[in-house]
Amino acid sequence: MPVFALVDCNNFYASCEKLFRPDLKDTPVVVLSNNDGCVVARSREAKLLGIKMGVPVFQVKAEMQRHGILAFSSNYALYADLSSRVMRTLEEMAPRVEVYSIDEAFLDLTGIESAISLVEFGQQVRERIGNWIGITVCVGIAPTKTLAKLANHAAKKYPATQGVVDLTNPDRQRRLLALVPVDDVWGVGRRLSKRLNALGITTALDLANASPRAIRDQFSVVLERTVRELNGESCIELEEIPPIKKQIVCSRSFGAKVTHFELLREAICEYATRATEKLRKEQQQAKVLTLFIRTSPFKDDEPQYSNSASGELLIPSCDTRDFIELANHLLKRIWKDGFRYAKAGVMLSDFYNPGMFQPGLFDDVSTRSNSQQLMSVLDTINQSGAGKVFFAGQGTKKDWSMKREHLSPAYTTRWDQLPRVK
DNA sequence: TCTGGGGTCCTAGGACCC
DNA sequence: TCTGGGGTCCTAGGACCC
Repeated sequence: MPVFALVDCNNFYASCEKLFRPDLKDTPVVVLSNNDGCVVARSREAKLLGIKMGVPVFQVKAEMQRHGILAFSSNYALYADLSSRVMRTLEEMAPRVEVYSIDEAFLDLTGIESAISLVEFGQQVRERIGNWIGITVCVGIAPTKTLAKLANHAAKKYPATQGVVDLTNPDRQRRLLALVPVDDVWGVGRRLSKRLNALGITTALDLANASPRAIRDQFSVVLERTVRELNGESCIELEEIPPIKKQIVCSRSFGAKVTHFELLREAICEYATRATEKLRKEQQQAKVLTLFIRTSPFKDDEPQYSNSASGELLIPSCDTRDFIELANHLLKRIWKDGFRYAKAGVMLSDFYNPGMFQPGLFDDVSTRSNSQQLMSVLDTINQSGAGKVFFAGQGTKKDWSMKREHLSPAYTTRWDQLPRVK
């Protein structure tokens, strides 16, 4: 029988912010989305005060002031660095690790039970990550990923578990499932839970007891898998090596609404540049770029406009210049005067491994002669920390760039922002 | 004034082919 | 009056995840 563990960092972004601010130990803290728009993470204290996940900040500003809740802009340099430390530690402890998200990993613990009890192993993981990195994690252990998720859920919810729940025992599985609302099950979102509730399926146990065949007919094979997984039949494997990406997106809401073509053009040049950098990091080439621009859907008293356009290169590329050119061309096609634009984005798709593309017999496939060298020099300079090189089209003022008014220092990734001890 | 960003998978339906 | 069947590919939309 396979054994999976799900290790999940508690209140990850908020915990990262507190790590270098011991003075905030018991202070309620929230972390905001890009543009300081929504609450995307809450410390334990902030959760207890009833601040909801995902609320727009302006709706809870008064409440936050009243309770002395501190807000931070999101600081991905910090979170990504601490995340990689957590993941490296896990990789030292378990034979196979799947980094599932910035704050979660699945481990394959099959067979380790002969050497150490699963709960004891979970406690060791907790201790080591707590001691070495200063982040608290919870561990859920079960024969399927879906059950491991639920076990983790329970480990977080019930303090008596001391942060580790072993759900390998079927009786224990059933007892927990009966307590869990169906929408807390991995793979069941708002829409599905509504439809399931209408069928009288309200707990995870109800779903586990449903007929897989009937669920497949009425819903989909995805939910059928969930049913099986809840019954201890492992259908979702551990993915140690992340699959190759099929698309790369770079999109942002603007810090201030954009009304001039030239400013929007700068922004999409910047996004095309970022997206192409990611593409090179994946060692892929892309053929298609999709551009979208839109006004704010929350402003129902303002004229609305939203549009997108796709364009294709003759041959796949990872040269920033090709995609800036294409994005500019597409923007001219969909730009309309007289709107207050709130967001734009660039998406790359139709990927090829370098050298794998078969051009048509009569295609003009002449390429830029210095492409590879130029891009690699660009990437090297920009990643060295020594300075930045960029394309003129990205602009220098960046009036559209996002708002980050409560940003903490990049404590662990920049020499000039190291924490100081007085 | 102020409402995130980046992904994946599945399904239904239409276009097209023989 | 009567108008097939089977297959593939693509796209848009819907659902989910963090």
